Amino acid sequence: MSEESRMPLPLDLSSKRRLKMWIRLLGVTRVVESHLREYLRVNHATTLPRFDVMAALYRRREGVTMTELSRMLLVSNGNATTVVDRLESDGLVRRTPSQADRRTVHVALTPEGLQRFEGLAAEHEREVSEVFGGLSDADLDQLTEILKRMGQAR
Amino acid sequence: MSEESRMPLPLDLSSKRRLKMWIRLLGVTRVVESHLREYLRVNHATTLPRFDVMAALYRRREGVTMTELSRMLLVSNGNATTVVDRLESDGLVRRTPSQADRRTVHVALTPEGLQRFEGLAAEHEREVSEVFGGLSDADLDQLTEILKRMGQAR
DNA sequence: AAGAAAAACTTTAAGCTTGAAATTGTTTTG
DNA sequence: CAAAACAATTTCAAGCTTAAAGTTTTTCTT
Repeated sequence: MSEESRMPLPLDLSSKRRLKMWIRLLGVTRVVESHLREYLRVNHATTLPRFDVMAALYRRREGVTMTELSRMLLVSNGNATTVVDRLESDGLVRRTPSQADRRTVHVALTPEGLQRFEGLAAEHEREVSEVFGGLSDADLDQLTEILKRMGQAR
Repeated sequence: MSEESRMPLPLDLSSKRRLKMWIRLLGVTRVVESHLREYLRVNHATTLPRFDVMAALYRRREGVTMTELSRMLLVSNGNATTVVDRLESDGLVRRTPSQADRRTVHVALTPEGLQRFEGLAAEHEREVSEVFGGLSDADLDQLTEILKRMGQAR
């Protein structure tokens, strides 16, 4: 709510603790991410960005515009373009020009893309679950709760 | 301890919960990371990889080898090479061939690099602290605890 | 000590990523 | 309605990232 304080906050003990937490968070995320990349590369000859695009298109089966896609994935629009280019040339994704607005393009999985993703997704879920196998249900609850709060705070 | 179960685990409810948690975790990390990238770019005309390298060299003031550096940062050795190349050509970092082992190179901050980093680090800490300002001390404790556990589990 | 294996680092090719500029199309506004 | 503003997408240049191949040096093995 408050729109105050663009002033630099003073550095204190808690700022040090937050920094350490962030470094730890980043470390864990990177390790897991690179494990998943490796997994996709070795076992499925694909990459995380490709997987992410396919997952977004799977969630929105009817198709999305390029702008929607790049917002869903938190990547630049130029980036979305190149990943979709490659998936398209592999026949996993299809671009359809919109009739209503000739600036926009709809992107959707092809039947082949859909089938491919369904296999991939199951394996991916298994792998993620294994990576985080050490976490109890209570951990999961706490973590989810805190992450939600972080997400809101921006 | 247990070296069992290379068998694919069955998918169950908790695997779905772990997956959701991971997606959330990745989302939060990406948002924060891109915020920090933007911050470094706009206010300090630098990038996160450069910052990371300088931070690692600041922690090990006496200098490190290229291999140590790439392990500290969880990046490939080739990647370390190119980032160090650029920092070196900007005069922020110096390579010194080792006398003991002519294969290895020691990398360290130059006096200019050190000075530059000290300014950067303070601002960076402030920024991180602000981003996570919404977290209570209790949140921080819980999160740190869980992240530690994740880090051990690998 | 000679040859094989290992280690440290760089180079290379391919793909990812970004912000900014360019292109094409739509909407607003004077 | 013409011009300006805005919007969706692609292109571009630069930098990041990786795995794999290549170079040079050291260590191990016999």
